[in-house]
Amino acid sequence: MSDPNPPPAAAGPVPPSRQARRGHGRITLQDVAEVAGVTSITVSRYLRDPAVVAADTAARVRDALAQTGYVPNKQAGLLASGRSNIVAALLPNLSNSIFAETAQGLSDGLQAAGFELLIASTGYSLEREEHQLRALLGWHPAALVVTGRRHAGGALQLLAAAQAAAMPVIEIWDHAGAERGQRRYRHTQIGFNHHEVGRAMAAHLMQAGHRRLAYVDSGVAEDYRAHERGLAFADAARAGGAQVTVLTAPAGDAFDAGRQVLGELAPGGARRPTAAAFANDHLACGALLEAARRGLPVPAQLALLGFGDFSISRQLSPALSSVQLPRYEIGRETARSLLDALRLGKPAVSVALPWTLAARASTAPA
Amino acid sequence: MSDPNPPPAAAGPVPPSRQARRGHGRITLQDVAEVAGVTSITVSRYLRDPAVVAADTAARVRDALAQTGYVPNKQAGLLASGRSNIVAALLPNLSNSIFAETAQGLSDGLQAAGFELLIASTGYSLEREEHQLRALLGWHPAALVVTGRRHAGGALQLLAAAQAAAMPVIEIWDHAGAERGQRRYRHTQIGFNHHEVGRAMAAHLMQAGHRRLAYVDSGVAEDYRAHERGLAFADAARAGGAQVTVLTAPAGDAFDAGRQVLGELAPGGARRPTAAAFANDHLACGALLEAARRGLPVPAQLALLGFGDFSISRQLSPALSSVQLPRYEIGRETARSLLDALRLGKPAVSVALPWTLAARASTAPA
DNA sequence: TTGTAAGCGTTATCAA
DNA sequence: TTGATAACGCTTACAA
Repeated sequence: MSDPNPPPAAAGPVPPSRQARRGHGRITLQDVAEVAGVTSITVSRYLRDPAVVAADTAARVRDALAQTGYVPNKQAGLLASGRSNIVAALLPNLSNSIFAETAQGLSDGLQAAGFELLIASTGYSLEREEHQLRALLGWHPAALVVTGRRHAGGALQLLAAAQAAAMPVIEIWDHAGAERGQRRYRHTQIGFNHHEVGRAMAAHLMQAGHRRLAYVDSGVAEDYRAHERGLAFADAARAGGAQVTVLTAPAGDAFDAGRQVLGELAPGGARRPTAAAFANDHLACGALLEAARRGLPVPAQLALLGFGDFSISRQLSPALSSVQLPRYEIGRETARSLLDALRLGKPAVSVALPWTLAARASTAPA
Repeated sequence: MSDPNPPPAAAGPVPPSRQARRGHGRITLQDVAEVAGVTSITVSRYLRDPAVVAADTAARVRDALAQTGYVPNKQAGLLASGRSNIVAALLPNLSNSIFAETAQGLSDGLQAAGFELLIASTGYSLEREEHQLRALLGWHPAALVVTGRRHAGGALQLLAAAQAAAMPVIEIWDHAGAERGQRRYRHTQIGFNHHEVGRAMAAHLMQAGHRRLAYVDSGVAEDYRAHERGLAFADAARAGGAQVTVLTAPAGDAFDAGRQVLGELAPGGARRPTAAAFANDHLACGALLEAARRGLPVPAQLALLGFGDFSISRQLSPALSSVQLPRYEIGRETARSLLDALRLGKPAVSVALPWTLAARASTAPA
């Protein structure tokens, strides 16, 4: 099966009359118009809605378009119309399937409506977020999507200004109540409450009978959502009469980090935790695999609970209990909300999306 | 896509004199200039290179910039300059860490040089690739990066036209020799040769003493690179006197697919393969886990070899042998090559990047 | 149904 | 060192 599609005679873009232009000799509306024997505005109209030009004109324009291989210049179009069909999104990263799925949801929803998605990643750094935000704003997007509710000072200003200029701004992957003081703006949030999740994780382990718990926090210092879950986990555990230790995973490969952390969880002694919750599934899987290697029975000696429900998690044995997140739905719902705001003028409203704790063998009660 | 309700134009942070403009009341160079008491071109110059304006002018402009919160309009800038600092890239997907790392490499290399990266994903579909390519070209990028050397007819035309217009085009993740016939354009390729990898995979298993081999191909019909590796694997195996079976993994979750496939590899019988190579590590891991579940000893009864060396692979036991790929380097090298082409005018040249077969326990000889 | 004129916000070019 | 003016390629507004 070699190249099934031999390129048809690409009769090199037809370069019409105009020669010495400042531009790069690309085919413009003007060029197409000359070929079709009309003016550029007619071609422009045909492109927007073929029905508004006369049938025979339309035919000529269609031919000219095909003949020239015209590609509209978005810079010019957006500049002239003053409105942009760009939605800019800032995510911590894309290599992680978590945010990649959210990006996919956004893309699916927006593309169908003719909007373009411009994505930048921050690597969890607030500083980079501010920098990227500034760069994205240069495209003059119609709306803004940022991750989480914590931003650098400069970013906050930019967001506030955007908001003030009637640009919809949505914070995703979080859904928190109002915070006291400091805030001079209030954005729409589409996500879930990390405190709730942290509490639910603790409750799940306590229901399975555990009274000595550990939370293994993310090694990414800026992942405040993981820290929040940890705080809520610890609070709920203590409120329920359990002991809690909070550890921080080392940086680097998350599986390796999880393995290392197991060393701190596993050593004998009466005060050793009997159950551990993790900031993400990779850490938990690392610990699970290391426990298997050491012959430490899970969940009998140590119950393990992840977060994120990555695809590997239910494949291991024992299968890892984890929190299933509306990864894709966050993106999809955000797109929906944005489209309502941009086209119908409905102000975007905050939405708490559902998550579930999938109880599997790694936390099964004795 | 009609837009009956354009977003209401609200006043930006510091709305200077000019009122009834067609635009959206955003701060422009003009506005900054008025505040600074100069003309817009001076501000523009300051932005390009602060050293070319007088020191006291520079100070006034700097203040005005800060005071107004000016954000340059990229549409206008790119349109006026005629040159774009955009590199457009088309990748099969981003949720897969494979291509996400390549994207990261591209981004790292380009951003440092002041270029913007515009990414679109094709979902392995040539049709979507063509569509996305058309959309990306609308931004009039300075260069184009596409994945692989197979493209739909229309896409080939677009690429040829781009090339003809002196736009650098690089095909990544592949590095094949010239193909017979049909091709009237030749793009730069930065990647590795999938035939070589396929042959090496077969050689590795044969060196470990196996004579009945299987290749488990990707369930993604459009992943021709996986198919190519399979063909080369089979050829090399037969040339080496081994038997080969080629299976195709079912669609859906790759771990599950790998588990399912094991059912076809495992049943007893004298002609059962003793070693299997997979189109990717997720499939191989699924098979590895399923073998463990069934008590089928790996590699004693069945050796398993993956492709891609995903982070989970070396964590399992036995650790999965796999092919380590220059994921990040492909992006980085492509960026380097593009920068040379765009700034120094050096034509981009094809590069075969090194890969290695990491031999681990899952293919250890008896 | 089609065309003319003006303008979007920036940069290139040339002049002062 | 700074400014005036004309592009860049398209769309809006209005006229025919």
